[in-house]
Amino acid sequence: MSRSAPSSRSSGSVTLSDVAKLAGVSPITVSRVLNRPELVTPDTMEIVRDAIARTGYVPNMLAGGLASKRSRLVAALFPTIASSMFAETMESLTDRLGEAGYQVLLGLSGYPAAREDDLLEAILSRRPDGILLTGIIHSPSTRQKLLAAKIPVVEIWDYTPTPIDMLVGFSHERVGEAVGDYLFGKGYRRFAMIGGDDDRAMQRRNGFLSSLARHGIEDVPTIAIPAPGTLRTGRQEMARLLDGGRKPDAVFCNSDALAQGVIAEAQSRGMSIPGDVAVMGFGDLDFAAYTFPALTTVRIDRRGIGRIAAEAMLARMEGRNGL
Amino acid sequence: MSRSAPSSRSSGSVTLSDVAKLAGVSPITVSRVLNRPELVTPDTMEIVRDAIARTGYVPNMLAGGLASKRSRLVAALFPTIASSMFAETMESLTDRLGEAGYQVLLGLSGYPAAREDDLLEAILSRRPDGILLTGIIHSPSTRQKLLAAKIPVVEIWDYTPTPIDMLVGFSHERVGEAVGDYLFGKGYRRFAMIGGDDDRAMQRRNGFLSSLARHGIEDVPTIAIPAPGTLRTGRQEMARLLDGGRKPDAVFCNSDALAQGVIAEAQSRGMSIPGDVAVMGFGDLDFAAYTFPALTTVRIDRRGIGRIAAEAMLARMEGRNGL
DNA sequence: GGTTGTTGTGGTAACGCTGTCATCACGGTA
DNA sequence: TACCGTGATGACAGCGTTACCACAACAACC
Repeated sequence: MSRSAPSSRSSGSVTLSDVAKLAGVSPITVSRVLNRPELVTPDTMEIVRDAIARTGYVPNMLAGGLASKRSRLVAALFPTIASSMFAETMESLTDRLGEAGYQVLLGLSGYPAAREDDLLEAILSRRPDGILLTGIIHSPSTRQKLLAAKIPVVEIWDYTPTPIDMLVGFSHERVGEAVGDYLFGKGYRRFAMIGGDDDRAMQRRNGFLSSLARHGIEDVPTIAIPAPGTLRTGRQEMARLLDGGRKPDAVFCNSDALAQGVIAEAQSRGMSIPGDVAVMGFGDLDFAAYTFPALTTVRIDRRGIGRIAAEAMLARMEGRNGL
Repeated sequence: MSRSAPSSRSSGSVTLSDVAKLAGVSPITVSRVLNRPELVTPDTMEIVRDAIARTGYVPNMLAGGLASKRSRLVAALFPTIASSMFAETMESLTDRLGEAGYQVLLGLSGYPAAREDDLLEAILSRRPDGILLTGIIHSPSTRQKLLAAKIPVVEIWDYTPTPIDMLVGFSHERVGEAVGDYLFGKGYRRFAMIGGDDDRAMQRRNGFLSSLARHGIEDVPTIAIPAPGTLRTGRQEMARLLDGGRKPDAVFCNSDALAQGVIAEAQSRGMSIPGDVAVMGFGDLDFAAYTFPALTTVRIDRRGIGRIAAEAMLARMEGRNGL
């Protein structure tokens, strides 16, 4: 029963050649059955398929990627996925790319993106066919590595006129302005803001404040807390605000989790929402409208961003024109 | 300036040999500087490090993995990461494995795990050094593929006396029983349950019902909705329950999102929580205690599961004994 | 001074696959 | 009959790295 002794380095698992031998064809034909079936006659295909099934062959994409220079891997860097903001974007990205035969490697860069550079180095060594980054602020070394890698890059969740390559996002400053205009238009006059301290949160703050300044409102307490904001910190900061003698009639929170905390604190003090104080959230809970009281929030198409980013990247990877 | 023409297949990017040539050493020495620095003299190391920096060399783990049979990749399969339950487990897993030099490939199998088998096939072709699966229910074909792959497998978020390999989780049936006992002990007698229809949710339901049955309570309306449950569906189902003439004094929800929906519906009808109706959640919001009114819930150490799973897998992958 | 480690380095041959080009069989055309 | 084009298959080499073993230099021992 013993076969010719395999090399000492062989893994012992079934290879393309084993399948080829069993099917009575050359290895390259087996490869074509798997990757370019249109080049093979139906008869050959059936024989090979049968041999694959009988051997339990599992392709080795490390070898395939090395030979073809296509890893069919896409890397996605997010600060965190514990917030449903990024988690849903990641999900729709993974779904869409999965349909096209790509898999997604998750990199968590943290807040602030301290590890982004090291992480990128590790990720590039896997030779991904594309990279997705959250945000537009990257270190010079990160930018340089990305350019040197010569692969499609999609930046998401922010806006800049000068992306590295492709961009799917929106302007956080404009969101802040829109919220300021909206709340002012509703008749509110005593504002406060509670938000994270990351780049995008600060941009929303800037937009919010400049909108209010245009309407003649200058004295707006703003609280910056370390990202990511949670219900707990929202509640704490609202307590501090109220204990400090501030009586805002509208609070803009930089995430819906913070907003829920603010509401909880206000309610526990017997304040009515939005009668005594209006609370505005930002984008991370799709069920804001179903809470009681309903939470006004800025709706972001989180899955849409992932889907569009995936399409843009696929277009580029498959030689079409991209975004 | 022109160098000797590279082969038409070469990618043109910097390789280990290029670095070796520049440093005046053999390729294998460069490899050792990167992977086994303890085998190289400080002098050689410095020369090589310098050459690496000057060339901008990025290792190719496809080639390295092929040669060494170690991909330094771990795959993790979750039904979804849009719930903070699995997202946090995924985060702590990624963090811990990242420290040890491994990266994590995310696979989303969906509810129910329809795609698990195909996904696994695609994932195994990347030759991961380990696999993490959510839950203990897998198709025979999945089990067989996992065993054939001969790599460490960790199943999480559930309990069975017969795991495929290693297991980090807890019994959902026992959770259900504990909730039943707890609520009965608090004096509640008219129960209802709203939960997802996935395996684990059903186990919690069974435990809950059998506990109540032991206490002589039989007529418990239970509503199963497609996973994952959301605040919206929780609110809808609570409305149906109340409109149907049921007046439960305690509702066990199979997720905290559902629980929040139930609370919202009750409050919008002027009911007090927990005066008119007590609401019990399950494990996905770590800030349940900070909502108003505070939500009673079953606390699960989501990050702990990821961390322990990572440790167990590392132990096995690095030749230690595992769990 | 010969033998025995020990330490650092290198040569060679894989790892399992695919790009490239060659070959072969076949039918249609001149 | 000779020629050509087309479609299916195969031979060969190479992708960039690491395992394995060999070897040289040097120190330590009796």
